[in-house]
Amino acid sequence: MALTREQVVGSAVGILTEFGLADLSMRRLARELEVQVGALYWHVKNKQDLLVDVAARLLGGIALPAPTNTTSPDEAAASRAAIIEVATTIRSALLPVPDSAEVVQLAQSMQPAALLPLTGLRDLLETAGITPAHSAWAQHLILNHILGSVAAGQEYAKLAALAATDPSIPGGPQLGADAFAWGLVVILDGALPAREASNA
Amino acid sequence: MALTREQVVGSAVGILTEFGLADLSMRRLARELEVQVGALYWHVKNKQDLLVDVAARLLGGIALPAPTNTTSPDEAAASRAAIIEVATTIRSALLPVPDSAEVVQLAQSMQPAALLPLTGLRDLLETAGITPAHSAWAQHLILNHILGSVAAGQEYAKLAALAATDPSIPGGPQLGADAFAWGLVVILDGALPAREASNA
DNA sequence: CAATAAATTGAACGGTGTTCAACAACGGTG
DNA sequence: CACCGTTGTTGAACACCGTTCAATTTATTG
Repeated sequence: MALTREQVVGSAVGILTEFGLADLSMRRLARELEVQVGALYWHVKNKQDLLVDVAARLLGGIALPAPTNTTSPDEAAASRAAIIEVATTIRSALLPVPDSAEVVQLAQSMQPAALLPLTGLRDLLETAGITPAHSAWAQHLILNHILGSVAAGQEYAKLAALAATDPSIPGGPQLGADAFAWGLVVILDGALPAREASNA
Repeated sequence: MALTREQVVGSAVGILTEFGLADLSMRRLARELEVQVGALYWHVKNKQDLLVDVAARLLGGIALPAPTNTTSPDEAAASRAAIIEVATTIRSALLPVPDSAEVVQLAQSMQPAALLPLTGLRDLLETAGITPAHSAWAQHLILNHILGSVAAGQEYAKLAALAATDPSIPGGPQLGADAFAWGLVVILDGALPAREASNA
């Protein structure tokens, strides 16, 4: 049976999850699939192209609440909660995959359309009351917060794992879920129109 | 005259600024300095070590307002303005240097102490009224916003330069400045105690 | 001047992404 | 069945990369 692009991407996700981005080389990937390197380049244009698909698969399994068109106060409040839930879900999905923040950032800069859950986030922001002119900015703000939090969490995990063998390494304070939630609330409080906000 | 670490770092900054991170290899750096590759490793432990210094130099020329200890309402307001100014200055310093966001992020994860302006930012946040428990989180939030904005702006510049066949629009960075300022205000509005807030 | 320390060389090691002619397997058609 | 074009794979090569290290030069100090 011939190799599939899905198999290539799946194997890449596996190596990334288990060993990190440094070990995700085309040769390593080929060895994993019991194939020569050149065969991969029939299914994939280049490594960046592959990583875009890897990022898309990392974010692919995230469920998005269906957006509503009417903007009532109740809808806005519900959307606010949905935003927090989606952002937290994305963070949780990326956290166990080493270097996932790097991969997602690369994919997002190369093919923004490939990351569907993020455009859904933007829809949620608009139903929550943000003007369309600002929703894209807010989406980027939240995404940067997510990726920063993921990267920091993985860096902490790496140092903690390294400190297990070498006790000389201090290991800074964990920037964990509480810091992430705090930042999310800060962004939403600052970006969403308060009850009596006068200016647009 | 013998080579200096400062010369090595300076040349690295030059290559990064002019050609980007992809072209900043140890061999390229050695050629630039008219030296063999091995010589670099007498002045620098490895490439990451070098990049930390590169990031430090990129942020090194940023002036920091002297923090004050007393926390009066006027001081808080002044600090708020100072935060915006420092953040904007950092962004402006990084924007013209390709891949600078990547380099700073790497340096910050490897040696947080090497990036002095950022700790100064944290001091400003505390004098602006943020509790010490939250100031580190807010600092990360702002830094992620800065680096995200820089990366996005450079990606846009790259695409604009790639569309050289079209004499359409040359001015690009201005567009990102609005989004950056907006995000900064959002973060500060959400993180700093509002004017009418009753609880501390 | 001699001896010691500071730098630099030149070459190698094992890796990387990417390309490409040649070759094998397959599906459909005459 | 035999042919053929498409699809897929091989094996080898190209041009790089970061890093190490014995040998060697250069500079400084006693």
